Amino acid sequence: MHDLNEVLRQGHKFDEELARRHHAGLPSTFLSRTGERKAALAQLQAHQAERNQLAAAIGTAKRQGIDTATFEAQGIALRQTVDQLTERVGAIDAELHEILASLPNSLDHEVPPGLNEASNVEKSHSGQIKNFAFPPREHFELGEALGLMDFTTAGKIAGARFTVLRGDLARLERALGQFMIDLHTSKHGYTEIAPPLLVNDATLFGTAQLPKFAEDLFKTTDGRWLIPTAEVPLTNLVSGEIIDVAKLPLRFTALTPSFRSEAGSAGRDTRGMLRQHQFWKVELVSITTPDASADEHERMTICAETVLKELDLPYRRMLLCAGDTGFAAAKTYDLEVWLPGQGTYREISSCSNCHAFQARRMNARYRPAQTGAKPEKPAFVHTLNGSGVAVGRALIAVLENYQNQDSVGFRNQSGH
RNA sequence: GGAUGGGUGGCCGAGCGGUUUAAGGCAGCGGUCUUGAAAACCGCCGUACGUGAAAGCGUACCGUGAGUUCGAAUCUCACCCCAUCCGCCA
Repeated sequence: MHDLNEVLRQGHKFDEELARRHHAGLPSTFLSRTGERKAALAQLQAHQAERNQLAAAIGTAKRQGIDTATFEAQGIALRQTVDQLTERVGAIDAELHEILASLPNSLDHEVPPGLNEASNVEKSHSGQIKNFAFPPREHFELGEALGLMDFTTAGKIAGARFTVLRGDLARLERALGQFMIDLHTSKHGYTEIAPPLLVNDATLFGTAQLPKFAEDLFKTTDGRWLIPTAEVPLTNLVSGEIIDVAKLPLRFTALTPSFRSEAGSAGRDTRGMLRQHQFWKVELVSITTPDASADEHERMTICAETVLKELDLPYRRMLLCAGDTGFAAAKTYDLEVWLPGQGTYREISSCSNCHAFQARRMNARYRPAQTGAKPEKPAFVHTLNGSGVAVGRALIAVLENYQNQDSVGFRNQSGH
């Protein structure tokens, strides 16, 4: 969410910013409506001041036993005016808030132009792509051949886009998740969190899944929502807070399931467990000051990359272009892992710096270090999130990259 | 799900229709005193918006939202959350 005063201050520059995202820009009435609001608010406050004075005068008069009937008649008239103005200001506020809440974040100046993923820029790559002496198979072929990955039974008990894993494959998925979260807590300084997997409207508004992306989510019968990523509860841990600057950065991680309706992706990746309604993911979230967030973004991406390096999986780091960068993000790196079965790179992690965009929606602030006589004003934190990494996709990558002619052989330090 | 009691500034806590501009305390900041510190004393000490060069002035906010009233932290209703007990439950 953008700050109204900042939007007004930037004027045309703000529309140019939105244009980088191929967004139409602010509605033509926006400026005039803010003007109306300002005028109505000034009037409202003047009348409220009058009302407060009148009420105080009536109180004094009553104590002195003076008749207050004419004062009270004035008060009734005043109340009608105040009510009308309150309604008018409230209506304009709601309108402006709705517009502001629907605008995507401004992009970092480093984000390259482009409409879609074709314009993303490779920043680095790592690991050796194996030459197989046989045509490498896709993960679902391997999994089904092993008898440990079962889409038929999953379809029977849940439907499409679910998987039943059995035996060693169920265990391997669990081991991968545990390995990742242990790495981030013991080596990378993240605090493990076990968050709620169901959250309320305000929480999803805070990280900007609501109001625009409700169709991507599952809603419960009591009005809550299943989290589409642990980014949602982890980032909202600091919603409404004013954090002492000495406590920053805060680094949180969690191993949780993620639930996505995949409403817009009918027909895409329908085979296998690449795109599921439910998948495990290790999430990384950092809360920092504005001056530290760019470095934190690099650090976080390296933390995610370390997972792939430890698993010895080939991957590349992509800087997303303007058209591919998500609604809340100012700048995003995707990590794409090599899948020999598909013969292509696929996203396995996405690390974003959201600047103050989510912080403003959540009202999450920090108190800067005091320099003068008075305490500094609270300022919005910067929030960052990244997958470290998607466990289901890591399982796929391990299967495909470690396959042999007639089996799968994989072993890492954790002994699996 | 039922019953009862609660939600007030960074924290504790008073206030239950009009001198509340939210008492008092703790913590924090500035100062006096001191070689320095502590103690004591004095002052400052929430957030947002509007206005102003600034000091300041104004408005809103006492869990959230509606309502009653000339006037609401205070009264009414609904909801949310917390505590305790009962019921149910992994």
